[in-house]
Amino acid sequence: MRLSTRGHYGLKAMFDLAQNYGSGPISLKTVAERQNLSDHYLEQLIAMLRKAGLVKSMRGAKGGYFLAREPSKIKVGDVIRALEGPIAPVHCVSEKDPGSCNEADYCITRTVWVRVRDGLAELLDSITLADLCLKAEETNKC
Amino acid sequence: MRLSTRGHYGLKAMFDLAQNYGSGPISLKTVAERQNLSDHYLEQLIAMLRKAGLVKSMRGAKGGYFLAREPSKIKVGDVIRALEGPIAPVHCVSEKDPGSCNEADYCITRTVWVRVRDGLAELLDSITLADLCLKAEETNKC
DNA sequence: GCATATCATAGCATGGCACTAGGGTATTGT
DNA sequence: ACAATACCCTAGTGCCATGCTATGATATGC
Repeated sequence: MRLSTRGHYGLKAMFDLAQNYGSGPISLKTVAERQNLSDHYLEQLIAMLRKAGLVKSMRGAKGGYFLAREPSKIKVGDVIRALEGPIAPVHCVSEKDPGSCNEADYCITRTVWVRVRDGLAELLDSITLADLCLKAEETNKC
Repeated sequence: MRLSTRGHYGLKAMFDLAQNYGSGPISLKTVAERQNLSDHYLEQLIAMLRKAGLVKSMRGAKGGYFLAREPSKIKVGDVIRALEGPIAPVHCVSEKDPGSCNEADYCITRTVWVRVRDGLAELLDSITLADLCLKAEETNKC
Protein backbone atom coordinates (compact mmCIF):
# COMPACT_ATOMS: atom_id res chain seq x y z
CA MET A 1 0.00 0.00 0.00
CA ARG A 2 2.70 2.37 -0.93
CA LEU A 3 3.20 5.37 -3.16
CA SER A 4 6.24 5.48 -5.43
CA THR A 5 8.74 8.27 -4.99
CA ARG A 6 7.22 9.95 -8.02
CA GLY A 7 4.17 11.08 -6.13
CA HIS A 8 6.24 11.74 -3.04
CA TYR A 9 8.85 13.91 -4.76
CA GLY A 10 6.39 15.41 -7.22
CA LEU A 11 4.17 16.83 -4.52
CA LYS A 12 7.21 18.32 -2.82
CA ALA A 13 8.17 20.06 -6.03
CA MET A 14 4.64 21.30 -6.66
CA PHE A 15 4.46 22.63 -3.14
CA ASP A 16 7.71 24.49 -3.75
CA LEU A 17 6.33 26.05 -6.91
CA ALA A 18 3.15 26.95 -5.08
CA GLN A 19 5.07 28.80 -2.42
CA ASN A 20 6.78 30.82 -5.12
CA TYR A 21 3.70 31.33 -7.23
CA GLY A 22 3.67 34.74 -8.90
CA SER A 23 7.39 35.44 -8.78
CA GLY A 24 8.18 34.25 -12.29
CA PRO A 25 9.72 30.97 -13.40
CA ILE A 26 11.76 28.95 -10.92
CA SER A 27 14.65 26.89 -12.24
CA LEU A 28 14.59 23.17 -11.81
CA LYS A 29 17.92 23.24 -10.01
CA THR A 30 16.58 25.62 -7.41
CA VAL A 31 13.61 23.38 -6.65
CA ALA A 32 15.77 20.27 -6.57
CA GLU A 33 18.23 21.78 -4.13
CA ARG A 34 15.55 23.25 -1.92
CA GLN A 35 13.62 19.99 -1.74
CA ASN A 36 16.73 17.82 -1.66
CA LEU A 37 16.04 15.85 -4.85
CA SER A 38 18.09 14.60 -7.80
CA ASP A 39 17.63 17.33 -10.39
CA HIS A 40 17.81 15.04 -13.39
CA TYR A 41 15.20 12.72 -11.96
CA LEU A 42 12.98 15.60 -10.97
CA GLU A 43 13.19 16.79 -14.56
CA GLN A 44 11.31 13.68 -15.68
CA LEU A 45 8.70 14.05 -13.01
CA ILE A 46 8.04 17.67 -13.84
CA ALA A 47 7.79 16.72 -17.52
CA MET A 48 4.85 14.49 -16.57
CA LEU A 49 3.28 17.33 -14.63
CA ARG A 50 3.77 19.61 -17.60
CA LYS A 51 2.10 17.15 -19.97
CA ALA A 52 -0.77 16.89 -17.50
CA GLY A 53 -1.18 20.65 -17.76
CA LEU A 54 -0.34 21.39 -14.14
CA VAL A 55 2.86 23.36 -14.70
CA LYS A 56 4.15 25.55 -17.51
CA SER A 57 7.70 26.32 -18.49
CA MET A 58 9.90 29.00 -19.98
CA ARG A 59 13.01 27.97 -21.82
CA GLY A 60 16.37 29.62 -22.01
CA ALA A 61 18.41 31.58 -19.50
CA LYS A 62 16.33 32.90 -16.59
CA GLY A 63 13.76 30.30 -17.55
CA GLY A 64 12.14 27.73 -15.32
CA TYR A 65 8.84 26.30 -14.24
CA PHE A 66 5.72 27.75 -12.71
CA LEU A 67 2.23 26.54 -11.86
CA ALA A 68 -0.23 26.58 -14.73
CA ARG A 69 -2.93 28.00 -12.46
CA GLU A 70 -3.22 29.34 -8.97
CA PRO A 71 -2.45 27.00 -6.05
CA SER A 72 -6.04 26.98 -4.84
CA LYS A 73 -7.06 25.46 -8.19
CA ILE A 74 -4.64 22.53 -8.01
CA LYS A 75 -5.62 19.58 -5.86
CA VAL A 76 -3.19 17.08 -4.41
CA GLY A 77 -5.22 14.43 -6.21
CA ASP A 78 -4.40 16.09 -9.53
CA VAL A 79 -0.69 15.83 -8.81
CA ILE A 80 -0.87 12.22 -7.68
CA ARG A 81 -2.94 11.11 -10.65
CA ALA A 82 -0.53 12.81 -13.05
CA LEU A 83 2.44 10.97 -11.56
CA GLU A 84 1.01 7.67 -10.36
CA GLY A 85 -1.86 7.09 -12.73
CA PRO A 86 -5.50 6.62 -11.82
CA ILE A 87 -6.25 5.84 -8.19
CA ALA A 88 -6.77 2.10 -7.81
CA PRO A 89 -5.90 0.00 -4.76
CA VAL A 90 -6.43 -3.03 -6.99
CA HIS A 91 -6.69 -3.11 -10.76
CA CYS A 92 -10.33 -4.17 -10.94
CA VAL A 93 -11.56 -0.95 -9.34
CA SER A 94 -9.37 1.54 -11.17
CA GLU A 95 -10.78 5.04 -11.57
CA LYS A 96 -10.09 4.77 -15.26
CA ASP A 97 -10.45 1.59 -17.29
CA PRO A 98 -11.93 -0.57 -14.48
CA GLY A 99 -10.25 -3.64 -15.90
CA SER A 100 -11.90 -6.79 -17.02
CA CYS A 101 -12.94 -8.62 -13.89
CA ASN A 102 -15.55 -11.22 -14.70
CA GLU A 103 -16.32 -11.65 -11.01
CA ALA A 104 -17.20 -7.98 -10.61
CA ASP A 105 -20.91 -8.64 -10.21
CA TYR A 106 -20.73 -10.92 -7.21
CA CYS A 107 -17.25 -10.36 -5.76
CA ILE A 108 -17.77 -9.20 -2.18
CA THR A 109 -14.20 -8.23 -1.33
CA ARG A 110 -14.33 -5.90 -4.29
CA THR A 111 -16.65 -3.64 -2.33
CA VAL A 112 -13.83 -3.06 0.12
CA TRP A 113 -11.55 -1.78 -2.60
CA VAL A 114 -14.25 0.47 -4.00
CA ARG A 115 -14.58 2.10 -0.60
CA VAL A 116 -10.81 2.46 -0.29
CA ARG A 117 -10.59 4.02 -3.73
CA ASP A 118 -13.37 6.50 -3.06
CA GLY A 119 -12.09 7.39 0.38
CA LEU A 120 -8.62 7.96 -1.01
CA ALA A 121 -9.84 10.07 -3.92
CA GLU A 122 -12.06 12.16 -1.70
CA LEU A 123 -9.23 12.84 0.72
CA LEU A 124 -6.65 13.73 -1.92
CA ASP A 125 -9.11 15.94 -3.77
CA SER A 126 -10.03 17.82 -0.62
CA ILE A 127 -6.53 19.30 -0.22
CA THR A 128 -5.18 21.99 -2.54
CA LEU A 129 -1.68 23.36 -2.84
CA ALA A 130 -2.99 26.58 -1.35
CA ASP A 131 -4.02 24.67 1.76
CA LEU A 132 -0.47 23.44 2.14
CA CYS A 133 0.97 26.94 1.73
CA LEU A 134 -1.40 28.18 4.40
CA LYS A 135 -0.30 25.44 6.72
CA ALA A 136 3.34 26.31 6.05
CA GLU A 137 2.73 29.91 7.07
CA GLU A 138 1.04 28.84 10.27
CA THR A 139 3.89 26.53 11.23
CA ASN A 140 6.47 29.25 10.66
CA LYS A 141 4.63 31.61 12.97
CA CYS A 142 5.27 29.39 15.97
CA MET B 1 -1.01 3.74 -4.98
CA ARG B 2 -1.63 0.09 -5.44
CA LEU B 3 -1.97 -3.00 -3.30
CA SER B 4 0.01 -6.09 -4.25
CA THR B 5 -1.85 -9.25 -5.12
CA ARG B 6 -1.00 -10.56 -1.66
CA GLY B 7 -3.53 -8.35 0.02
CA HIS B 8 -5.96 -8.81 -2.83
CA TYR B 9 -5.84 -12.60 -2.87
CA GLY B 10 -5.37 -12.89 0.85
CA LEU B 11 -8.58 -11.08 1.66
CA LYS B 12 -10.43 -13.28 -0.80
CA ALA B 13 -9.14 -16.36 0.96
CA MET B 14 -9.98 -15.01 4.40
CA PHE B 15 -13.47 -14.15 3.24
CA ASP B 16 -13.86 -17.72 2.01
CA LEU B 17 -12.78 -19.07 5.38
CA ALA B 18 -15.14 -16.66 7.12
CA GLN B 19 -18.08 -17.91 5.09
CA ASN B 20 -17.26 -21.44 6.18
CA TYR B 21 -16.47 -20.58 9.76
CA GLY B 22 -17.54 -23.31 12.14
CA SER B 23 -17.59 -26.19 9.69
CA GLY B 24 -14.13 -27.52 10.47
CA PRO B 25 -10.91 -27.09 8.51
CA ILE B 26 -11.08 -26.20 4.82
CA SER B 27 -8.35 -27.49 2.55
CA LEU B 28 -6.17 -25.04 0.71
CA LYS B 29 -7.10 -26.55 -2.62
CA THR B 30 -10.78 -25.93 -1.99
CA VAL B 31 -10.21 -22.27 -1.20
CA ALA B 32 -7.90 -21.84 -4.17
CA GLU B 33 -10.38 -23.34 -6.60
CA ARG B 34 -13.34 -21.46 -5.18
CA GLN B 35 -11.53 -18.12 -5.30
CA ASN B 36 -9.73 -18.89 -8.53
CA LEU B 37 -6.17 -18.62 -7.21
CA SER B 38 -2.93 -20.55 -7.68
CA ASP B 39 -2.93 -23.01 -4.78
CA HIS B 40 0.82 -23.06 -4.41
CA TYR B 41 1.02 -19.31 -4.24
CA LEU B 42 -1.91 -19.10 -1.86
CA GLU B 43 -0.07 -21.50 0.40
CA GLN B 44 2.60 -18.88 1.00
CA LEU B 45 0.06 -16.17 1.68
CA ILE B 46 -1.85 -18.24 4.18
CA ALA B 47 1.42 -19.10 5.90
CA MET B 48 1.87 -15.38 6.56
CA LEU B 49 -1.66 -15.18 7.91
CA ARG B 50 -0.98 -18.15 10.14
CA LYS B 51 2.19 -16.57 11.54
CA ALA B 52 0.20 -13.42 12.20
CA GLY B 53 -2.21 -15.49 14.27
CA LEU B 54 -5.23 -14.93 12.06
CA VAL B 55 -5.74 -18.51 10.88
CA LYS B 56 -5.01 -21.91 12.40
CA SER B 57 -4.31 -25.17 10.65
CA MET B 58 -4.76 -28.91 10.99
CA ARG B 59 -2.28 -31.15 9.27
CA GLY B 60 -2.81 -34.48 7.65
CA ALA B 61 -5.71 -35.95 5.72
CA LYS B 62 -8.99 -34.10 6.25
CA GLY B 63 -6.88 -31.21 7.46
CA GLY B 64 -7.00 -27.63 6.33
CA TYR B 65 -7.27 -24.07 7.56
CA PHE B 66 -9.78 -22.18 9.64
CA LEU B 67 -10.04 -18.74 11.21
CA ALA B 68 -8.29 -18.36 14.56
CA ARG B 69 -11.25 -16.41 15.94
CA GLU B 70 -14.75 -15.51 14.87
CA PRO B 71 -15.19 -13.36 11.74
CA SER B 72 -16.49 -10.37 13.69
CA LYS B 73 -13.18 -10.24 15.54
CA ILE B 74 -11.03 -10.04 12.42
CA LYS B 75 -10.69 -6.69 10.72
CA VAL B 76 -9.78 -6.21 7.07
CA GLY B 77 -6.94 -4.04 8.36
CA ASP B 78 -5.53 -7.04 10.25
CA VAL B 79 -5.41 -9.06 7.05
CA ILE B 80 -3.82 -6.30 5.01
CA ARG B 81 -1.17 -5.54 7.62
CA ALA B 82 -0.27 -9.23 7.87
CA LEU B 83 0.28 -9.47 4.13
CA GLU B 84 1.45 -6.03 3.09
CA GLY B 85 3.18 -4.80 6.21
CA PRO B 86 2.39 -1.64 8.14
CA ILE B 87 0.20 0.90 6.42
CA ALA B 88 2.38 3.63 4.95
CA PRO B 89 1.71 5.62 1.78
CA VAL B 90 5.31 6.79 2.04
CA HIS B 91 8.06 5.39 4.20
CA CYS B 92 8.45 8.40 6.48
CA VAL B 93 4.94 8.03 7.91
CA SER B 94 4.88 4.25 8.39
CA GLU B 95 2.62 2.97 11.16
CA LYS B 96 5.56 1.04 12.50
CA ASP B 97 9.14 2.29 12.48
CA PRO B 98 8.37 5.76 11.08
CA GLY B 99 11.69 5.84 9.29
CA SER B 100 14.43 8.38 9.70
CA CYS B 101 13.26 11.53 7.96
CA ASN B 102 15.28 14.47 9.13
CA GLU B 103 12.79 16.85 7.57
CA ALA B 104 9.92 15.44 9.59
CA ASP B 105 9.62 18.50 11.80
CA TYR B 106 8.98 21.05 9.10
CA CYS B 107 7.97 19.01 6.02
CA ILE B 108 4.54 20.22 5.02
CA THR B 109 3.71 17.60 2.40
CA ARG B 110 4.26 15.01 5.10
CA THR B 111 1.01 16.10 6.72
CA VAL B 112 -0.80 14.91 3.60
CA TRP B 113 0.60 11.42 3.95
CA VAL B 114 -0.23 11.30 7.64
CA ARG B 115 -3.84 12.03 6.79
CA VAL B 116 -3.83 9.41 4.04
CA ARG B 117 -2.36 6.82 6.38
CA ASP B 118 -4.87 7.54 9.13
CA GLY B 119 -7.81 7.63 6.76
CA LEU B 120 -6.78 4.35 5.23
CA ALA B 121 -6.22 2.65 8.59
CA GLU B 122 -9.53 3.88 9.92
CA LEU B 123 -11.39 2.62 6.89
CA LEU B 124 -9.75 -0.81 6.82
CA ASP B 125 -10.22 -1.26 10.55
CA SER B 126 -13.89 -0.39 10.35
CA ILE B 127 -14.73 -3.47 8.25
CA THR B 128 -14.70 -6.98 9.69
CA LEU B 129 -14.96 -10.30 7.89
CA ALA B 130 -18.40 -10.68 9.46
CA ASP B 131 -19.50 -7.49 7.71
CA LEU B 132 -18.48 -8.99 4.39
CA CYS B 133 -20.36 -12.22 5.09
CA LEU B 134 -23.45 -10.20 5.94
CA LYS B 135 -23.15 -8.30 2.69
CA ALA B 136 -22.79 -11.55 0.79
CA GLU B 137 -26.04 -12.84 2.28
CA GLU B 138 -27.85 -9.65 1.34
CA THR B 139 -26.66 -9.79 -2.26
CA ASN B 140 -27.75 -13.37 -2.63
CA LYS B 141 -31.25 -12.53 -1.48
CA CYS B 142 -31.79 -10.26 -4.47
C1' DG C 1 0.76 -47.80 5.27
C1' DC C 2 -1.06 -45.06 1.84
C1' DA C 3 -3.54 -41.13 0.45
C1' DT C 4 -4.15 -36.60 1.75
C1' DA C 5 -3.01 -32.64 3.65
C1' DT C 6 0.03 -28.95 5.69
C1' DC C 7 4.89 -27.11 6.18
C1' DA C 8 9.39 -25.17 4.56
C1' DT C 9 12.90 -23.56 1.54
C1' DA C 10 14.79 -22.42 -2.68
C1' DG C 11 14.81 -20.69 -7.15
C1' DC C 12 13.52 -17.79 -11.08
C1' DA C 13 11.55 -14.85 -14.73
C1' DT C 14 9.45 -10.48 -15.25
C1' DG C 15 8.70 -5.75 -14.67
C1' DG C 16 8.75 -1.45 -12.46
C1' DC C 17 11.41 1.87 -9.99
C1' DA C 18 14.83 5.23 -9.43
C1' DC C 19 17.79 6.93 -11.26
C1' DT C 20 22.14 8.30 -14.81
C1' DA C 21 24.06 9.68 -19.47
C1' DG C 22 24.28 12.39 -23.16
C1' DG C 23 22.59 14.78 -26.28
C1' DG C 24 19.48 18.72 -28.49
C1' DT C 25 16.98 23.35 -28.50
C1' DA C 26 15.41 27.89 -26.98
C1' DT C 27 16.31 32.32 -24.63
C1' DT C 28 18.97 35.89 -22.32
C1' DG C 29 22.66 39.09 -21.17
C1' DT C 30 26.83 41.13 -22.92
C1' DA D 1 27.29 37.26 -32.54
C1' DC D 2 28.02 34.19 -28.91
C1' DA D 3 28.51 32.17 -24.90
C1' DA D 4 25.97 30.86 -20.76
C1' DT D 5 21.91 29.20 -18.95
C1' DA D 6 18.14 26.74 -18.82
C1' DC D 7 14.49 23.51 -20.57
C1' DC D 8 13.63 19.25 -23.51
C1' DC D 9 14.03 14.32 -25.04
C1' DT D 10 15.45 9.47 -25.48
C1' DA D 11 18.05 5.55 -23.91
C1' DG D 12 20.00 2.72 -20.92
C1' DT D 13 21.01 0.41 -16.42
C1' DG D 14 21.28 -1.72 -11.82
C1' DC D 15 18.40 -3.19 -8.29
C1' DC D 16 14.69 -5.22 -5.92
C1' DA D 17 9.95 -6.74 -5.17
C1' DT D 18 6.48 -9.33 -7.13
C1' DG D 19 4.30 -13.46 -8.45
C1' DC D 20 4.83 -17.28 -9.04
C1' DT D 21 6.89 -22.71 -9.62
C1' DA D 22 9.45 -26.79 -7.86
C1' DT D 23 10.79 -30.00 -4.64
C1' DG D 24 10.74 -32.29 -0.70
C1' DA D 25 9.67 -33.17 4.29
C1' DT D 26 6.28 -33.97 7.90
C1' DA D 27 1.88 -35.02 10.01
C1' DT D 28 -2.81 -37.24 10.19
C1' DG D 29 -7.10 -40.03 9.03
C1' DC D 30 -8.85 -44.19 7.28
